[in-house]
Amino acid sequence: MRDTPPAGRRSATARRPAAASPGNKHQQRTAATRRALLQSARRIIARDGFEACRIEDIAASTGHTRGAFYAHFPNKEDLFFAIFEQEARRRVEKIRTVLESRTTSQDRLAALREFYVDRISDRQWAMLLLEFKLFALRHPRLRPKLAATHRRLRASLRLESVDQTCDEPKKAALEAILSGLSLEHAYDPVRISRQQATAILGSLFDTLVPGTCA
Amino acid sequence: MRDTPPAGRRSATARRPAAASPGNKHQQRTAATRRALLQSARRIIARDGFEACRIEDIAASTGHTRGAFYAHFPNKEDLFFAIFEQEARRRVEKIRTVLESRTTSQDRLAALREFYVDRISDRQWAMLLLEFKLFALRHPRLRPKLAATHRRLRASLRLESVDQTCDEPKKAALEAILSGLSLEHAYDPVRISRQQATAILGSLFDTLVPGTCA
Amino acid sequence: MRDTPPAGRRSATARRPAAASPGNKHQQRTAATRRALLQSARRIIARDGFEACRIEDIAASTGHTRGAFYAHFPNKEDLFFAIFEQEARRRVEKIRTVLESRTTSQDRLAALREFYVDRISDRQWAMLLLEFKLFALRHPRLRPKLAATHRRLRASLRLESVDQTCDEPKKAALEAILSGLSLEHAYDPVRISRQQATAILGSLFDTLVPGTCA
Amino acid sequence: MRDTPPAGRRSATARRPAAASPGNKHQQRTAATRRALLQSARRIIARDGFEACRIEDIAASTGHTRGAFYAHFPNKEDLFFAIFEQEARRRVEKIRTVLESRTTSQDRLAALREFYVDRISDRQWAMLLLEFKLFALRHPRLRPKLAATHRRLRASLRLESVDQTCDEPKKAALEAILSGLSLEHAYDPVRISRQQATAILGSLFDTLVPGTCA
DNA sequence: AATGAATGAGGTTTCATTCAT
DNA sequence: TATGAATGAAACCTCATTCAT
Repeated sequence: MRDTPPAGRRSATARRPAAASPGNKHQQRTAATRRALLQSARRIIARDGFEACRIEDIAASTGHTRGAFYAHFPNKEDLFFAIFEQEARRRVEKIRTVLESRTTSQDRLAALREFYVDRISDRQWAMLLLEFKLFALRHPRLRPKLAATHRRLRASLRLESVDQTCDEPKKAALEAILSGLSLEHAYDPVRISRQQATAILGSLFDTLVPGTCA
Repeated sequence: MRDTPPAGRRSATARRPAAASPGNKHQQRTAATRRALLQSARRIIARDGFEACRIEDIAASTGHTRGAFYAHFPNKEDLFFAIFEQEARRRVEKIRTVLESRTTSQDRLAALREFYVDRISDRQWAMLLLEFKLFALRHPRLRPKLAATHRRLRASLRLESVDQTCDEPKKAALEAILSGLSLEHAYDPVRISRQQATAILGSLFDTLVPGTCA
Repeated sequence: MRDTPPAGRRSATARRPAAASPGNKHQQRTAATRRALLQSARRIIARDGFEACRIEDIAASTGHTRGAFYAHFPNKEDLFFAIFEQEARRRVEKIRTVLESRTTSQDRLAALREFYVDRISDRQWAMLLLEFKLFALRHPRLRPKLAATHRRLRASLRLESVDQTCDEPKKAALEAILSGLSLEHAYDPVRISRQQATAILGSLFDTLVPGTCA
Repeated sequence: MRDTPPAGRRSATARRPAAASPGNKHQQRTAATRRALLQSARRIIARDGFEACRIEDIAASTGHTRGAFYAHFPNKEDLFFAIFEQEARRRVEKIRTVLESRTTSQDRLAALREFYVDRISDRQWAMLLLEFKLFALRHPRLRPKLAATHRRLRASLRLESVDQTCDEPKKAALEAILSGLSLEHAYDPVRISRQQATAILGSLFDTLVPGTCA
């Protein structure tokens, strides 16, 4: 495909900030539709890949038609980013919450390790991350936007417990390792089972993040 | 048109076993074209992804038209597999050759480590492998075919030097780590430079393959 | 792309049973478009042949584009069958209606004869029937489907007035003769004019269907 | 397809009048190739239809490649006409020979009847004739050429035995009936068996050609 | 907000034909 | 004479997107 030249941001109708306001019945249904679309999209993009997935499939799996999709998202690409933001943020929140409940640095590191290792079970997110990276890699036009988003996310997750002992490349490596193992396990679960992946993930975490177990 | 009798009646052209015979001018040109198409395909598939890449681009980048492509490959998918086989085999041969030139088990392990770590520089192959796995994952119909190919390749690379000390899941993990790091580095080379990736790759190799450094 | 799960996952659009409900404006336009496409298709398939005719021509002659065609028919072949069913049924209804208005067996036979002979003027249908048979002949895969349709149609036209005196092969022969004469007349109207064809058709009807004139 | 605008008669290489001269080895092989191509073409065109049949299939079924085809025929269309001429002529010769061996007018008529009825067994020729007529009908540009050929053929078969009693439209009708029955029998041999077709053919011959049986 | 008909660009594939050998 | 690689013009079909309702 290669970077489709602009094509013009279209008359996006819907961008309500998804206010926490429950609103009236109408607004509630609208929000529900949007939520359903996002959920279906996650599943189907993870399953088919972003390029190959069809908007019709996403809409249909929520019981709606294409029109509903375009009432909520200006185009396929924006949906992609919406998912990315939402899901990444969700995970950041979660780990932050978990960490805040721990008191000692040791505890926090243990929690972090557990959180990391458990991500092997979240295949959907692994596939989505893969798709995002591939997409970004192949659409240079979007690199800045994506990079900014990423920076923002990482900034919001400043973890003293780790940042003292684990530099950025190592964190990147941990992400990369997780991504690689997730795909490998998905591709050939006989060759590398979840247990095995989990074990390796743990041991590599320990290798790269000093002071974990010793 | 005719009802395609099951097993395909359009016996694809181009199935000479690529005989080592240099042959006449005709055969030489044929082989050259095929080689050129494969090379272009590798580059373009790695760049754009398999689904997104266009046969026209592959052909054009060799100075030919789509028709030339179809004179050599029955369809896009078969090209994909041809590339996979060829490239995987190429790498297996290489490592085998390297290993055979080493005498002690220690030497062989060192060679293996070097070979492994160096693969971080082969971005094209990393991207192709990623594409293959994603494609296989998403097209269950092809899983058996792909799995068989994979098995064959691995069987042809029975490495005593490693097999004694490194079990299958660990080898899978090493592959997965390499794949993940390659993508991560391609995606954000600032966050993780090649040197950093190389270093991490080495250290993880040592972690997973016992007896390497000690 | 996804491995098309056997039974076709692209659930074609357009399968409302063309409810008699005039419905809203949407439905009206839909029905009108579909009707227009069918009409154009009849004309163009009869003119160019099924294999040779282009969907673009059919769509364009209704003032639409290819896309509109595919919104109404999953593919070229299905259009073909839709036409077949519709037109065949139309003719069956007509003859049935005519026959029901006659009281004596003599009258009915006369009506049948007239109906038969008049079909020489319906060149379009003659050409379509020819195309159907050739297509069926050449695509064994569709034989069962077509045969079933045919049987259904014939069953729905059980004509006591004729069935008593005219066996199946003779009816087949009458069809065949009509088809042959239609083509011959279309091919060389000088050699055999419509009047001549009509006369011959009548006389052969009398020959094959006893008790017609005597 | 529709009348492809001229496109220019190409540098037709081969048009030797297929001289009766046995010639040398070379010439003999050439003639054999041509003969083989014509034979394959008859079979495959009758099977697949002219538009749908592939030159590659024709050539392949003689053990040659496309190139051989183009060494003998300037293009697909010319092959079609070559077949038509040759086959039509062949049949004219045959009936002429048969008729010349009969002495009484009665005998000749009987021979004619037999010849006619037997043609139901020659499905290939029936299908070819059908294809010719459809093609001519759909390519007005060729009508004159085809018509002339037809006239020439008919002139060469001036049959006093019949011409006295059977006018042109009736002869056309007989052809048409044969064509129609052939197709019908091919399409649904259960509905109308060969025996039945034969019987009907005979009886219609008798109806249309007076003085046959009486 | 949602429907779904329609558009139109673009993709894969087929095949008659050409041409260097 | 014959090969077969290559061309290039279609053909069918898909799908993101628009728009009247």
